[in-house]
Order: sequence, then structure tokens, then C-alpha cells
Amino acid sequence: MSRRTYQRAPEAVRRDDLITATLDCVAEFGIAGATVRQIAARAGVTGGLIRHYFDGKDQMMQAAYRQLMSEMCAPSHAIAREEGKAPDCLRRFILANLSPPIADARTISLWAAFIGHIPINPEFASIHREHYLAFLTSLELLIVRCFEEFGRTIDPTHSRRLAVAINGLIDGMWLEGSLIDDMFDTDEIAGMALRSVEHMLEFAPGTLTAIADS
Amino acid sequence: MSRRTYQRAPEAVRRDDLITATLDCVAEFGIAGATVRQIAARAGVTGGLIRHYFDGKDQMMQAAYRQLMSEMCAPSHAIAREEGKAPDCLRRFILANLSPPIADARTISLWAAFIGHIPINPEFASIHREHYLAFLTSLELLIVRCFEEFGRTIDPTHSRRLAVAINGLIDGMWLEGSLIDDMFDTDEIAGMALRSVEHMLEFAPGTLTAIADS
DNA sequence: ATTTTTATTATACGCTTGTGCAATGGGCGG
DNA sequence: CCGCCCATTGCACAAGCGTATAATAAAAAT
Repeated sequence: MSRRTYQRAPEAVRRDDLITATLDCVAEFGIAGATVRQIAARAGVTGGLIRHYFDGKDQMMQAAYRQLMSEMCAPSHAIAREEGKAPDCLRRFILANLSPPIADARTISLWAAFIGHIPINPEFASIHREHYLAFLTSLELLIVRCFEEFGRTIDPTHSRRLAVAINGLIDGMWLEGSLIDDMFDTDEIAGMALRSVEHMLEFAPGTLTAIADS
Repeated sequence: MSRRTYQRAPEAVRRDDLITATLDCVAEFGIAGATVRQIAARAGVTGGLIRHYFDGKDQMMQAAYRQLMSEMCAPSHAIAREEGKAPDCLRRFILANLSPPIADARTISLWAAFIGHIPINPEFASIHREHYLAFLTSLELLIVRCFEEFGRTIDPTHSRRLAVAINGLIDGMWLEGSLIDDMFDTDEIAGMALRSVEHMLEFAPGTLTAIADS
């Protein structure tokens, strides 16, 4: 009988195709709808192939979650490491996390789908923790740089606490703004966040909000 | 053959038992592990009974989500409507949302399990939206009361924006503190949140943090 | 007591799931 | 151009899922 023609691909490419297809399916149908067959179809292969690249569906899901978190955090880390005036970097750091593609329907759908596994599955908890700590550290770095440029001193305990609080603010407003996307527009959410951080860090009004004031 | 003995229960009681069992199973095993049979076993009945009280598993899950959200929001609404000095109410409002039983492993596990349905299922989105807006309104009420007591004026646009930002802060810090529960203790998280809100509302230092200062 | 009602059990059914595995053929080394 | 390797297919399988439904017994009604 006739068998479907196919094309071989390098291991790295196939793995990436499968992970991308996994994320597509999870975003669109949720965790429950992202079955092995759906994912395989999306990737243009048949279901059996998944077990050739991953130990099982669970491990592929973990790989997909790892990639999602990396993609979500990458812009933040890049901005935190840029040269330039620290307050401007902080401003762009906050803005990046409250605008597309971080703050959009697909990303929140993926994040929401995976986060249910964290309290249940230690492997997911570990991935989450790792990225959370790295994000926190980048944010703290930025805060310390701001204080230095302003000639203010800050001890590590204080800077870490500020980072935790501001991280919470960013996460919470990202969640609100993305989950109910028809209530707020990006600029309004971002403006509120910038103003809030200004106050929390005791920056002079306009330090972060110079242009986007309303 | 012998058939298991059983006891009839009033409709309201059985429904509540089933919803409680649903929440227990979801908290412990996640959405995927909360099967009809697991839930029925936890409730002390057999699986078929679920279809006698609910149109299907989906509708029972929605009822469980509704109950979870109501339980999570109830303390906040109660505090917001209490008599007493507004800043103290606001302080207790924030504290309540960052301490057990709101900020604990079981509640975050439930919240995280259900939130994945919001981007996929309009019914879940509607339940979320309804409770989110009510929460926001209670918080805004509290903020306005504080301003009035301090003799400061605030227009509705501004008060709503502050409520959105502070709600984001609370949600985000609740998420951080509960999801990685071994990194922070309740008092530290709550203290940081209170200090942050003080700054955001331009309250005098100590207005909310009089005792819990560090 | 007896009858009626219906909450609950018990079982079966069809479907989908993730996985295991033999067959196949695409593409590279010789 | 051939022959080998292994990436890929195709199918079968057992397990578990939500649901449907007939039988049963608990409790209410008469």
C-alpha cells in the first residue's frame, strides 16, 4: 500500500518543530486539547515520532515550558544588560513586560496553561523557580544601577525587597491587562506601572514617565 | 448480590459535597487528575451521581471555580465594607490577601489549576471577570475613603487607576509568595506590599506600616 | 403497612489517550 | 549506483475517560 512521503530533518530542527507545535496547540486548545496527535499533526509528522525525540509527552511539555519561559524572559535580560542610562533601561524593562509580545493573548494563554502544573509537578516548579530568580536578579541589577546613578545608597536587603515588590507589580499588572484584554490598553497599563515604580523607588516625578504622562 | 448501603442527602448538601470534593481533587492532583471517579470517591459516592446534580463534568468544574473565587474574595469584600478608619481597613485588606488562607499552598494550587481555562473557555472567563471587577471596586472604595479621611481630593479616573495598580501589586506578590513559598515568609511579603502601597498613594511613612516596620 | 418516588448504585459503552513496535523508505557513505 | 542506517510511518493495544441507563433501595407519602 502507499505510504505517505516524508522528509528527514536534523535532530535540532525536528525538536524545535515539535516544541513550537506543542506551544501552538497549548495556546489554542489548552493543555487538555494539546494531545500527541494534535501536536504531531501541527508539526506535520505522525504521533509516533514524538517518542523518538522525547522520553514521553511529559518531557516534551517540560521542554516547551522551558522554551516559553526563556522567550518571555529574554527581552528583559537583554535590556537589563544594555549600556545606557539606568532609569531609561528600567523604563524600557517595564514597558517590554507590559506590551506585546509579552503582554498578548497567546503568551498569557500559554503561561496560564502551564502554571497549573507548578504546584503538582516538581520539574515544572523547578523551571519556574529558575526563571523567576533570574528575572528578579536582572530587575534588582537595574534598580541598583539607578540608585548608583542618582548617588543614593541602597543595601542588598533593601534592593532585593524592592525588586520583589516591583516584580510583583509587573507580574500582576501583566496578568490583569492580558487576561482581560478588552478593558485596558497597553499604554494605560504601562503608564500606571511606570508611575507606581517611580513612587516605590522615590524617584522624582517624570524620571520614568517623562513622555508618557497623561 | 450485595449492593453498597448508602444514605440520601438533601440536594444542597450533596451539591456542596461534590463541589468540595472537586476542589480537593483539583488542589491535590491538578485538573488532569481530577477525574469523575476520583471526585466521586472523595465525596463518598459513585461516579454516576455527578450527572444527577450537574449537566456534566464541565458544569461541575465551573461551579467549583465559582465557589473558589467567592471564598477567595469574601474576606476582602467584608473588610472593605467594615466601619472604622479607612487606612486601617486598607492595611487589613492587603494583609488578608497576603496571608493564609488566601496565600497558601492549597489556594494557589486551585487558582493556578483553573486559570488555564480562562483563555480557552468563555464561561470561565466570565466568572473571572465578574470577581475581578468586584474586587477592584472594593479596593477602589477603600482608596477613596482613605483620601477623604485625609482631606485629599481624587477624581474617579485617578482612583480607578490606583486601584488597578495596587490590585496588580497585591496579585503579583500573592502569586510570587505563594508559588515559591519557601523563599519568603508572610510577614516580609506583607510588609513590602504595605510599604509599596504607602508610596503609591503618597501616604506619610507609617500610615499603613506603623507596627510591622523593619 | 403499603405504595410511590427518586436518589443512588452498578455496569456497560464508545471514544480518546499515550505508548510500543514492526515495517518502510529517505538520504548518506562507499 | 548500491547498500546500509535510522528517522519516520502506520497500526495495534491497554488503560482511562465522561456518559448513558437499568436496577435498586432509602425515605417520603398515603
